[in-house]
Amino acid sequence: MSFKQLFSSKRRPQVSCESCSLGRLCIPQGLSEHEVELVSRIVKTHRTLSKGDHLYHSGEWFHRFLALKSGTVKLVTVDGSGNEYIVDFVMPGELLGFDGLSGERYTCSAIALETVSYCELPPHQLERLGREIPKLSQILLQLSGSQFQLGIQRVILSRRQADERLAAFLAHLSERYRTRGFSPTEFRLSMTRQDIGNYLGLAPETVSRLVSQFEAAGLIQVQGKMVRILDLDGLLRFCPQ
Amino acid sequence: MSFKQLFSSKRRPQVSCESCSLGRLCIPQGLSEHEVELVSRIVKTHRTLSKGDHLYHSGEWFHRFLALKSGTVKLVTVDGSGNEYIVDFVMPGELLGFDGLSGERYTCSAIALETVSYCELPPHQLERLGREIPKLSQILLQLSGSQFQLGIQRVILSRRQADERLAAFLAHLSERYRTRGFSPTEFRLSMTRQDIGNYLGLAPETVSRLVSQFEAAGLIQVQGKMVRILDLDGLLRFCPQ
DNA sequence: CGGCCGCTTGATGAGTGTCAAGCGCCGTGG
DNA sequence: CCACGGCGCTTGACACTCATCAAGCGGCCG
Repeated sequence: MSFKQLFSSKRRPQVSCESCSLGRLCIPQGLSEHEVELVSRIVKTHRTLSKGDHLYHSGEWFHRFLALKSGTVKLVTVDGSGNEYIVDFVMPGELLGFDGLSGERYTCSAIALETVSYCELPPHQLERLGREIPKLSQILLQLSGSQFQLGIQRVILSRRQADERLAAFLAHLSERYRTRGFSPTEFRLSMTRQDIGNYLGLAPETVSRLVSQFEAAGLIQVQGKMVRILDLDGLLRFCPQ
Repeated sequence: MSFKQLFSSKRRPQVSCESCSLGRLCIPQGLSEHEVELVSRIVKTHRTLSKGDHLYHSGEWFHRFLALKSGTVKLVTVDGSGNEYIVDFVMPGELLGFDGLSGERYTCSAIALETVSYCELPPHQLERLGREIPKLSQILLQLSGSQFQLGIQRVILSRRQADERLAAFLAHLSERYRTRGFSPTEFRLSMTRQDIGNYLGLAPETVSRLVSQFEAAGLIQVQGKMVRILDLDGLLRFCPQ
């Protein structure tokens, strides 16, 4: 641990969930003020990492949940042949670590796509606190259930045509930015075309072609990583459901 | 409720988890005898349904977990256009209802593929009991985490070639029958080729062709729904990882 | 300013979906 | 018990989507 980190943890011995703007997305949703304070006490100092850094590694012992405060993270798993599979992109207010829940170790690596900051939640203390705050166990179970829902959405998506997948991906991103108070029509893609392709089960070339195609159709406007959505309804018309 | 069911629930006011042969697969894993008894008390009379019956419907209120005792169930979700997507096949000892966890309603329908019997677990009582038995909350969270793992496995599978997918599917089935004390080399497929195709993201024709291909290669032997695995290692050589 | 990596666009082919037709098994009803 | 009907399964022919290979461009970071 660097001197700077020591210093910082001395000045900020605990993170305040009460003042965190992401409360309603993160764990505190539905907890009373007092309960949030109790949770706040077991949250470890929040850290910062740079693009490309690992928040945790696949195979490492599952020893913490992470609550993302800023930046974007990709969740990657690797098969025996070394092929990488992007399982999810994680945005501020969302929890990381569910891939460690079923066994003793993480099955994915969490990698920062840009500078990220996050809080740490030790599962054992969370569990212990859950006995005092039943609602907390419930929230945790519910969040875990949402991960299952995401899996179902992926199943549906993986059966659709390439253009529908990309449209749904962009619409989903837009929606997530909106709920976080950012512009839903203009944002930066923090992942590469290859990452998008990997996530959607498409070759990066296909993603590139479709982006150009959407642009030609007047649905979006693209300059490198910046995206402007011109016709969200048009995009949504592509999407399943 | 029929007279027969009334009668049966009188003779068997509660199901005994203690005597259930699936204990080590189901919830009781890792609980003490006394704890299992407490769980046993909130388990509702176990029911029986026939092929094609719904254990629960998509959109229905999430009011119970189900523990499958015998038979096979398919978990199906439907998109806005009416397309069906098989999310999972559930085997004895496994829990159903995780798709209701994140919201208030089930997002899938659970449909019996053959005669099934199952137990019912009210989530509220399970939750309440979780305060007395912390280990129970932990197990539930862990089981929910396993669902996430299954999702990851599906992601990996969906990126592989058709033959690898089918090989992995058969090998997985074999493994699951083995852990349940059935023959891992000879079993009946309780789902149609169409169901398998839907689950694997393949056309039923493709499944049929691959089955024939595997048979020609001497890996399996098939007669309608009955499968005999002749060369499990050969099948596993197809599988990712 | 230079090099590298990521992005774009084109040409081609493989894998698998789709359409079509025939078979056979199973359950039903006469 | 047998005949019939239907549905699920199999196999073939063809089309189409998308991956792959290849080459050139451009932006970002060192």
